[in-house]
Amino acid sequence: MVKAPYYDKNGVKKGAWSLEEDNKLRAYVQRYGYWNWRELPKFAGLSRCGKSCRLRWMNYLRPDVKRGKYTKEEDEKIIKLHQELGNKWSKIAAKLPGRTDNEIKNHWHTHLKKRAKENQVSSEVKVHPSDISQCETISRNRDSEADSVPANAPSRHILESSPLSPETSSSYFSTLSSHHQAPPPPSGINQIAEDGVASSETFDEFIGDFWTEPFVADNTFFQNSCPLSLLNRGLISPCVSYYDDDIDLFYQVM
DNA sequence: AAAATACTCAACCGCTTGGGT
DNA sequence: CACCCAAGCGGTTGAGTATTT
Repeated sequence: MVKAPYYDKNGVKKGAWSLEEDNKLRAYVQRYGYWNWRELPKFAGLSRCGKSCRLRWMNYLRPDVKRGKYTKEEDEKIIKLHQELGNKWSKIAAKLPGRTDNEIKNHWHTHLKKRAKENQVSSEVKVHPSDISQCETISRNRDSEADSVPANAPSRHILESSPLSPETSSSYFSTLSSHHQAPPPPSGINQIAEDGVASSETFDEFIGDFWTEPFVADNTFFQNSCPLSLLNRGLISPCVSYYDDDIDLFYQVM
């Protein structure tokens, strides 16, 4: 279904992701966060470009990504949002917890576009001219709602594009915290059991040697160069605290 | 049963945006 | 103000799978 893996002329791997790569990326991001996507693959032991890693994480590995069939409600919501927002897939995705922009975009083109067209045709037949002005009023109200976002609202990165957007973050953190009820697994990698991508068995197997075998080379690099020094200097602390201190802060705010 | 066609979706590519200097 | 760079976004591609002929 996906392009077969291959290496480009720069030695960067492209195409389908292997389970091992998924595990490496997942483990790294869950441990350290994504402090810099461009540099991340080096430290995570991946021969991918940062862009590819980011995409894989956002669309597939993120713990809060909901997979599987769309419900009727989701379909209708997407159609409605698409009427309002157009092809602003990331904005639409922000209103559908657990769904990614890429997934919604695909779903739209394969399922919903046709249906929306049919709906439009049938509604055009049904809609009485006097109804149009009402629709316009509603539409204007929606616009003004959108415009009424406070000037001091968080930046675009948080509002639109954060993997922990307001609607998804609560479930994400609650999932994390629910795991904290049980004896915490080592190194804060506690999301895998719920993740359909890798079975707990395969991950246990993987995690057993994660910090030793596959990473030996990378760990050496890791220890000798940037991350630890960055950590010591506090340069990448946001992502470390992301899973520890910031969760406490998050709960305090809640 | 085989070939053709349609469907699906992960991944890539190029452009835009926004922050930093 | 101009430039650079990382991140994000949306369009497109391509290959596996399902369905039809």
